[in-house]
Amino acid sequence: MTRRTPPSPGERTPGERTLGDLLTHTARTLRRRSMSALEPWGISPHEARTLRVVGRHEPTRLGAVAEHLRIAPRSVTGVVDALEDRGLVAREPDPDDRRATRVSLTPTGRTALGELDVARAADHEAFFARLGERDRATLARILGRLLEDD
Amino acid sequence: MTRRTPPSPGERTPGERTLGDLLTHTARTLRRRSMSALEPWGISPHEARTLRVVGRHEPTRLGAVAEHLRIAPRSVTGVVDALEDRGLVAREPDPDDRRATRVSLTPTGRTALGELDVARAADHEAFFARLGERDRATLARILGRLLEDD
DNA sequence: TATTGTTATACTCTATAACTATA
DNA sequence: TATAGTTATAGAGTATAACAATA
Repeated sequence: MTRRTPPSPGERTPGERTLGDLLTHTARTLRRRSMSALEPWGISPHEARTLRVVGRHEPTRLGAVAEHLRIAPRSVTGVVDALEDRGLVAREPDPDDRRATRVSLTPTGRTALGELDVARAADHEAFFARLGERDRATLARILGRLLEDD
Repeated sequence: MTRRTPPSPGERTPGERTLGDLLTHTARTLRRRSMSALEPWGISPHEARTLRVVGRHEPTRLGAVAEHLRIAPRSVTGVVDALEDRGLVAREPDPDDRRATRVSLTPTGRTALGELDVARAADHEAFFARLGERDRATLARILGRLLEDD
């Protein structure tokens, strides 16, 4: 039987959409916004995210980047390649383990990261503006909860 | 409001992650879960979502499906093709407008949708379980707010 | 002229598996 | 044997632009 339960106070979601749909659509809307916001730099949201992770942990192993981004090692190769092609990050051999590779920001990458952070902050500000401080904090708490034992 | 400090570039949320990162990661986690949950049916989350939209509005024009899913018309063609190939939906000419095409569920599609709804409900229940009724409602409210004038 | 949907094309993000070079 | 990263390959999801048929 199709789900046609009358709107119960706790469960009703606006627009006949499930929590999952809402989450999916919100994330996609954000991604689209970010793509536009990042257009001047010719960089994708995923690449920008990776640049931030590298900047926060440099010099860092590729495997560590994968963990921070929660993506497969294979996927790191691609995005780091893209960033390296643009001269934003550089690979170097890990002195402690010759199997491993470390990545760091280049001077260009550091400059770009600074600019991107400003742009991202502005864009997030615009997107999350309507929420107000309190709802933002609540949203962060709830999402953090959902990711807890990731 | 006394709180006027603007979120500085690089605003951080718990775990060194921005609200945007949290949203992105949560949505991706859910998508991965859904992919696994839907595996027995050989159907993707996107396809399942489309099937639900069709089921809720059938018979409905392809353009309307695009609006409900908030995707480009071009993208509807692909996903409806996939569903039609599996015999879950059927295209038919719109009697009122010969440019338009309508889609409806097939009997097979209707059965599948019922099963999928149960599976989805179970999976969402598992994913959102740790939140509790109140946080779920709050999350729905906040996300709904972010999508408001979409 | 405007709208409906399709074809053609391409980009972003992600995964698994097999391989290499180390450890 | 196990780990770090790569190559090879694949698939999901989305977009723009040009077009044909119809309004």
